[in-house]
Amino acid sequence: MPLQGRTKQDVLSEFRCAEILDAARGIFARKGFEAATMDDIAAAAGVGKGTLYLYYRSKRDIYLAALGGGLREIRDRTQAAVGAATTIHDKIRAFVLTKVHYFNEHRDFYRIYHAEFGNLVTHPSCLPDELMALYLQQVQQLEGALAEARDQHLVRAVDPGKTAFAVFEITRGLIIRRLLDQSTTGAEDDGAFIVDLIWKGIAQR
Amino acid sequence: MPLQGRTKQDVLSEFRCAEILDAARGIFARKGFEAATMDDIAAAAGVGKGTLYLYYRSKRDIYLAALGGGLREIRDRTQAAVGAATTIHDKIRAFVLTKVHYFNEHRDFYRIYHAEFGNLVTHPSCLPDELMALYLQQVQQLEGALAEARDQHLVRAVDPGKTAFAVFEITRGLIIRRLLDQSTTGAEDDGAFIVDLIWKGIAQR
DNA sequence: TAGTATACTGACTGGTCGGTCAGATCAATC
DNA sequence: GATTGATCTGACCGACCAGTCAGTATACTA
Repeated sequence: MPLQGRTKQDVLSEFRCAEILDAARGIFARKGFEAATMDDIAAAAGVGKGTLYLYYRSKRDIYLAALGGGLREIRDRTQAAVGAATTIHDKIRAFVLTKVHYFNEHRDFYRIYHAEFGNLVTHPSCLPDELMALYLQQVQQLEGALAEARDQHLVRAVDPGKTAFAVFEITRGLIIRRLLDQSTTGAEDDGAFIVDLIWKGIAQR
Repeated sequence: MPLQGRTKQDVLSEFRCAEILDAARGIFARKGFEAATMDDIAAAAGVGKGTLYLYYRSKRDIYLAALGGGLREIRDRTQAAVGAATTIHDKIRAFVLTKVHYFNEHRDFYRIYHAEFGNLVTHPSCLPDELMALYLQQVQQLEGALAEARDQHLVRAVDPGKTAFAVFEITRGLIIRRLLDQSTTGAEDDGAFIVDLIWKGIAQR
């Protein structure tokens, strides 16, 4: 019984948590944090409002869990993809495409992610350090790769921090543009455009 | 008396409106739309809460007025600066620098602007058409200039819409980065970095 | 000075929503 | 079928806040 933890409780608990988070992501994505109500989330999850408080301490708790889960996943995917690529050109490509694809598959999450980090400037300090770190880690790996490439004269002598951030932001921007225009072109094309523009922008010669 | 309108009332009204908008910008910038209260704004403006409703119909009305005023100003400045520049390189430069400077001077406005248009994806339809148009006009002028330059083979055959949006987003990103890091470098340097990166990215050859 | 119009105020209202908790329901065990 | 404990529920509470309006203050006129 204690072989792999208390199955009954744990399995149920995990299932409910996932169910609640999934419902919450949909509601937060559609309405934003403030306008989303606990009644909405409870209804979407198909449970009573009180049940939410058996699994999460507050509305904010649910929100942070929904945000953190996706952040961890995209951080891991990006690290894996960038790590697997060998040349700096392919690393940039991997960075951009991983994001474009992930957000294409998880639009609900993207809306939350975007609303939150879009508002970093407005409300700087209200996120836990762990989530801020996850956010910043996304750019840092690319920054490291760019610094290395610059030192080896594989690219021009650009500021790696600014350049990594620029790639990050163009990617973000084109994802938004697609969501606004309901995408004239495919995700692949947008990715290729960014890689091409940046590569020409930083290449030697 | 009716020579240039009812002076007494109009002058007072205009003064109060400006006073309220100014206070509102500060509050909205610090707290965001939802968390800002009418009591906050009234206190900051040094008037009673009821007075706010003599000049604006609702909280949202104040917010839209604060947003629209700044948007019109930055649209006009950008159009003037880009229009005055002759070469495409200088147009890009004018576009970027106008924004970086304007936002550097009007940080309160930037926070509101950014929170609002950052959230476009999340809440697409809740802005009046006029403000959406103002927002989009910013990019369109640059887009037109880029299309022309491409047709004259002054730059590579890039998609002008995507490229204009990319410039727009990198600019946005670096402004945010400066606000987060409390700016390692000056506004001029950031502007120069963007122009350089993009120019190399789209130049012929 | 009385009368009137204009500008302003802040206590109050109605509605909303996060969070609580007394009790219902279900499952397992004897 | 009775007992117990774990799970779930939704009516309720208190805090909060946009918007209102009866009343005050100020300025202007006769």
